Amino acid sequence: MRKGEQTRKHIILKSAELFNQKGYAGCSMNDIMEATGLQKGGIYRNFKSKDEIALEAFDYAIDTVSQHFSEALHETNTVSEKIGAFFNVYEDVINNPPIKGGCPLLNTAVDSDDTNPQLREKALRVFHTYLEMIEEIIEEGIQNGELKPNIDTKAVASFIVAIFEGSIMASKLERNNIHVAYSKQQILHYLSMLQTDAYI
Amino acid sequence: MRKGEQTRKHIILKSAELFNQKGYAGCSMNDIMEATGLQKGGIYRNFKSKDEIALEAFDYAIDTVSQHFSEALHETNTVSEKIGAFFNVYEDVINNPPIKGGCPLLNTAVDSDDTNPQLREKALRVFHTYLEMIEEIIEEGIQNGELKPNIDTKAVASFIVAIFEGSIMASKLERNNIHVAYSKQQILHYLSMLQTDAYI
DNA sequence: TCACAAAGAGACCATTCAGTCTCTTTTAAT
DNA sequence: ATTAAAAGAGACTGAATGGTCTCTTTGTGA
Repeated sequence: MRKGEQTRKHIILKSAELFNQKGYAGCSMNDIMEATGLQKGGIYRNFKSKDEIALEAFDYAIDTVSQHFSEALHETNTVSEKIGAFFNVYEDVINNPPIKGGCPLLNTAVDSDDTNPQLREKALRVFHTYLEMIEEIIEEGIQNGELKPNIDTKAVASFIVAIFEGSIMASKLERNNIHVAYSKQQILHYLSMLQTDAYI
Repeated sequence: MRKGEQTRKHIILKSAELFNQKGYAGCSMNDIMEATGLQKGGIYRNFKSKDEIALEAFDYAIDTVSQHFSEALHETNTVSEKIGAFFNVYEDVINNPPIKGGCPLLNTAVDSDDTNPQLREKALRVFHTYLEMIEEIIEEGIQNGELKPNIDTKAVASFIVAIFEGSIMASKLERNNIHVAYSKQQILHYLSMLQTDAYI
């Protein structure tokens, strides 16, 4: 790997954490210089603007989280196991988040929805991806007889994503993992009520 | 009312909307000058720093939302009606939010949790207030026989606040009220399953 | 209506901002 | 070891930042 490419990745990695903690406006090029140990020249040789860094950093942050999701989903079978797996990724969001600063979708959505169209667009795509993943899990559960057939898939998927992001917000704010744990427990309880009799 | 006090309130009102949309770092004194139609002198006569404005603006934003909650809760009787009332306040978050920019608790929590200790502290207090409100509603429901007695009150309250904030985030991001509606529908469905037989 | 206090305008300040450019150093292929 | 290209340092720019201060205008109680 070329030296430049290494540096590029290093900048992305460090600034992904920074942007995820401080937001776009709250993170300066100086912050990035400090975090990477590089001067202006080293950074602007690899990126043409702060915007470009932020956009790539968001992609990287999402990739990182997605990898954690993939691993967590390994060898899960039931719908409850799969939904539970998502929460497990953030079960220690305070001390061991998949990426520093918490959930990049949540942070970027709130940060950008009224201010940064490009970032918002990216967050929106990720949101839809997450929705679709959950929808598929639910549909699969219906089809294999695990869940009752009269479920409003889209509504339940939206519900689950909302709970997920909301509980991360709560835990981050209070610096206490309990809210993610509570939400996991409650949504699993809810899902158990949507199971067919054969699965109870 | 003294002229100065009027101006103070005007500044708070306008900057509450700005901070709620753009965040603390994303909102400049220049933005506030434009929004209020005042020059530096007029603003700094009434406030000693941007920080002071932001803190008071947050209080104002929360007060505004709280008033909407109070109104919505008027003449509600059952637990479902009360919880539904909270969601009703944000049912048209896209075109008719209680305050421009969406939920100030959500926005401020995400904006400040890693950056602004004073704002975080304020958001944290509001979060606890909300939790307590929901806990009381649930406990009341248990006591009057509406809800089953074996409910983990704290867990359900945390769950409801998470859903509430998460669904607002989703609707704001997608600019579509449907996610708040979905979450309201689903949480009411869940609550109906926690009702005693007498209430079904 | 007067007089004084309150309110606000806006020039000004140091600092920080994102971004540019040149010149030096490092890398890597030969 | 040589050399050309790639990478990076860091001084510099102009604009924007939060904040100050003085001077003028406006409001208001007597």
